[in-house]
Amino acid sequence: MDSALHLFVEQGFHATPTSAISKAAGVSAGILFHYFKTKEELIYTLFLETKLEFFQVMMTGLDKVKSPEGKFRLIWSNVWTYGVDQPHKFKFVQQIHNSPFENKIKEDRAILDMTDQMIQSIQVAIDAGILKDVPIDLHMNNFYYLILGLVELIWQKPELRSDNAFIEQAWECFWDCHKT
Amino acid sequence: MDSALHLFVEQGFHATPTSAISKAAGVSAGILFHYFKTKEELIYTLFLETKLEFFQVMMTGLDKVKSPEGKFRLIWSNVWTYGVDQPHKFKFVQQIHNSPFENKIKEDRAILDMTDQMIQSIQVAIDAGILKDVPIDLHMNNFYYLILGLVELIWQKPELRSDNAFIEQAWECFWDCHKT
DNA sequence: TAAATTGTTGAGTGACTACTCAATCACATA
DNA sequence: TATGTGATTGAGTAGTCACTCAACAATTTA
Repeated sequence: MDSALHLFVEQGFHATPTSAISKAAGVSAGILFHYFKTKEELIYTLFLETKLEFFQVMMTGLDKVKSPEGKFRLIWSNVWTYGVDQPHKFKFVQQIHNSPFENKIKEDRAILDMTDQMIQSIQVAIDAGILKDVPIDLHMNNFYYLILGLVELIWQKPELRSDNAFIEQAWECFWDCHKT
Repeated sequence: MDSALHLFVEQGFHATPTSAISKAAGVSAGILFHYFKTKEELIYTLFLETKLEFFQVMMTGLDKVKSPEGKFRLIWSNVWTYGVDQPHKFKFVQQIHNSPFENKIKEDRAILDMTDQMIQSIQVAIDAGILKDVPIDLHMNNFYYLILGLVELIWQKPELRSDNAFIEQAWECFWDCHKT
């Protein structure tokens, strides 16, 4: 799975032959089809696992923070840290986004639950007058894409990762976008 | 080229056989290789054309606006409108972003000029105290990704396109993110 | 009009792909 | 030890792909 993830991110699924995956993993060509009926099933499984992990990391430690701003800051921080530290996994999730797989995935129970959780948190913060009273979808998209931009920037300039002044600036942009 | 664009966006480059492109275009299989040495050259050419058009649309009418906020509002508006009206072209540009092609493209003169223009506009606005004094890269990424999020949202809910109240809200989020 | 140039065709080619299957192997249980 | 069950192998198969090329058509130039 690890070999597959790396190859998929570097070359795309269709450009990655199953033979390359088995070779990189040091196993025979046939064994992939013992565990997965088709290549597509492998991709799908890998994506599901990765996206679940992503959501779990995103929510880590959330119950220990009380203030709404603190919660959003934690999620923001969880996500960009994950993106920076696990570039392959992060890119893979992003790669599937907007592909035919994305629609299948949305039907997965665990992921639907996580999304609901997110929507509710935002709604509470809007009702409390902390976040702008704009459609939740807009908040969600702004939320996700601003972090995506930050992650890509740190990929390009890794020294920014530990530049606290910069991280504060990035947070300020992010928060100004959402807050009332 | 039009057939290729549509197929690439719907299935990805590698999943799109050249035979499918020629079939969709109503021409013979061989003719593609009369105009392009390889499939890769076709993709590259298509990408260059599309990205150039994108940048041009982005800057349309800019000289007729004086205020910095007006300029940014116009660019913002140009880009999301283009994204909403030309989803295939927009997706295609996005699809190449983060792929091996992206690096080649950056060397193209016309595109470098456009990027410079953008950087300078932002710098001027920072110096004038209109935009936050944060790294230009951060502004650029926030700029691009916030619009990307907006475009995807309108793809999902086309009725938002002509919902002026919504557009104003989206602009407010965008502008709060950038302004001092 | 004749010749030269360029545009277009589509069957053909060799390389590569996802996937199969008969055979072997590793290990658990009795 | 004997037997059964799943794990693993890798050569093989049928199909697909990017790309070629000899032939023909259309257009330009002399």
